[in-house]
Amino acid sequence: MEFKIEEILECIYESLGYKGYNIVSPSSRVELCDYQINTCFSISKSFHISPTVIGEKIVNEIKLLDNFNDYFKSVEFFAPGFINITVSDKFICDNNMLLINDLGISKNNSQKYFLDYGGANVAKPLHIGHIRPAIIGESLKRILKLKGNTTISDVHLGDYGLQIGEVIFSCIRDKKQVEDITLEYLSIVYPLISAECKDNEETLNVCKNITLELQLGNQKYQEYFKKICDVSIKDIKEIYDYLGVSFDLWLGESDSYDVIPELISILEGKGLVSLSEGAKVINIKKLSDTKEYPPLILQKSDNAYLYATTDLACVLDRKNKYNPDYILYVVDARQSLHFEQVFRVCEMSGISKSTSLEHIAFGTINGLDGKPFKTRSGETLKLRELFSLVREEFISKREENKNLSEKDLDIIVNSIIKFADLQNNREKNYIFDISKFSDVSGKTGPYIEYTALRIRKILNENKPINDNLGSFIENKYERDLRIKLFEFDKVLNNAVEERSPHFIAEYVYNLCNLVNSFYENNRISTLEDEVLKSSWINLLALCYKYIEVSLELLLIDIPSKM
RNA sequence: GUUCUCGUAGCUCAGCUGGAUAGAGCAAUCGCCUUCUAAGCGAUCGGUCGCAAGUUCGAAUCUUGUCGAGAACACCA
Repeated sequence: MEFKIEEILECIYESLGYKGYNIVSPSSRVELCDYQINTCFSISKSFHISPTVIGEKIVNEIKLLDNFNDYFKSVEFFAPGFINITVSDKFICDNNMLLINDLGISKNNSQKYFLDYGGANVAKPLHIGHIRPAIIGESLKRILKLKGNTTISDVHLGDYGLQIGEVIFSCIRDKKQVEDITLEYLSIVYPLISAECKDNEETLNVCKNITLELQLGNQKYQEYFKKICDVSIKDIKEIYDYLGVSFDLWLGESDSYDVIPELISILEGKGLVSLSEGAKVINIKKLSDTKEYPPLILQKSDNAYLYATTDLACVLDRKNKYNPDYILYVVDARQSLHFEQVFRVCEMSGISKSTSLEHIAFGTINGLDGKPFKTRSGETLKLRELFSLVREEFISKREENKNLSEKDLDIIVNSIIKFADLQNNREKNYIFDISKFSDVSGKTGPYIEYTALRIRKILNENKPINDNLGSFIENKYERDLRIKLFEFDKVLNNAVEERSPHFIAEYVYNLCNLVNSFYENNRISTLEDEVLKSSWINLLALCYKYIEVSLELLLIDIPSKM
């Protein structure tokens, strides 16, 4: 909508010689106006004229426009330098088509994004720490697609590091045959061996050696490795399915191993690799650095490869196979140094040339004490446990909830968890409060779903016949709603630029709030004016679409009833 | 120790590239169901944006300092 107003004002700015200052912003004082102009101050600075003089001059020119009343209800100057714009109802109605056609979404980008957002570890079941990358990554993927980009997603399993060596060691020590390995066994054994290795250096060394042997292709270890992956991936897939999170590629660290020789020859060819304490390292310091950067370790002194090596090889592989414009790594903020190291080596060696690498960092999930979340018994909460906790809590809220179908319950549980998470700014840590997560009133997933169901009921009883929104506006509830719909594309742009879905969550909540106000104050069923009735039904049908599309971006479905 | 991130209402969080009187939800108090789902709508209460300087017409937002919390810092991922 802002750009429509800018179009109208362009000739004025041009004639006054203020080209480039024609910027219309959303209103920060909704009770005063719909839109505002704040650029009088910057014009003032450049031209050394008082902002009041400039503002009044612009306002006067706007008022002289031939079709002023078609566009504006009022345009006022406010000291010391604001211009407040209230658009006319006619202008809103004249631009209906903007809303109806593709919900006003401009497909203004068409780039290729590669998203890396799984990071599941095959040695252990998915737990609370895996929820953010999954839903933030999936949400970003959907947002980018809606704006016209192409996306490729990769789960990038953690499948070839020390943790696998540790699990294989346990299997052999427990005399487990390959075919006897089960999910239950894996979930018990990993915490045990992981703890043991922290205390017992001897065991740790054996595990490290198994990891190295595995990487070198040891037949027996490979068999264990494959079985562990099979068992684990089946479970991981089930959980991602439950969350509605999907991937185009199910690759892991192990898939990058074939590329490592090519990687090393490129890096050595550029003269970047040096030996330090027996390990092959790359010095990533720059002259402009103000802080210390440890070198990236390419190959350990025992010849095994590390996380950084596979990540580098992986960049090379993705470049070769897909050549994306961007690679987004949706990974915990605590790994920012790791990515800084990897990205620097990519830049120094040129292997990422013309592809932007971005670490889409997110904060950790903490408990009520502000420390990383643990269950009461001090363990990490598994995702399946989270789902059932929330489900039980939701059912306990109301007697009738027991009668909901399994499918609807799953949809609602998903909405509770996802909306609670995605409404936060992704970069910050946040406190995981199970009672907050399960809350169903206020700013929550169920609130949005409830709103959608209220509208759906009306639409089922009054089928919209056409798209027409009507060429007049009856009251402020209708007006507020219509203005809100124009905002959607801008919200999407923000979400893309900031790589953060919380803009969408904020928007759909506010939209639902307006829809509920409209609902409470405008009763459609008893309306006698058929023209108005039809117009309102169409408006609600349109709002439903906006809610549906927004929710889809947040990986939330609408249940059949609540 | 060095570096990075964060500090906004009792609690949990928004605040878009510096704009006008800093916004939501929860909690608390109150009002609204013979009428399309009250998991709703409306109202009240609640703030020295950690603190102190600086930049400028204007700072929660930018800079510096300071206090507090968290995280990362060479062969784990």
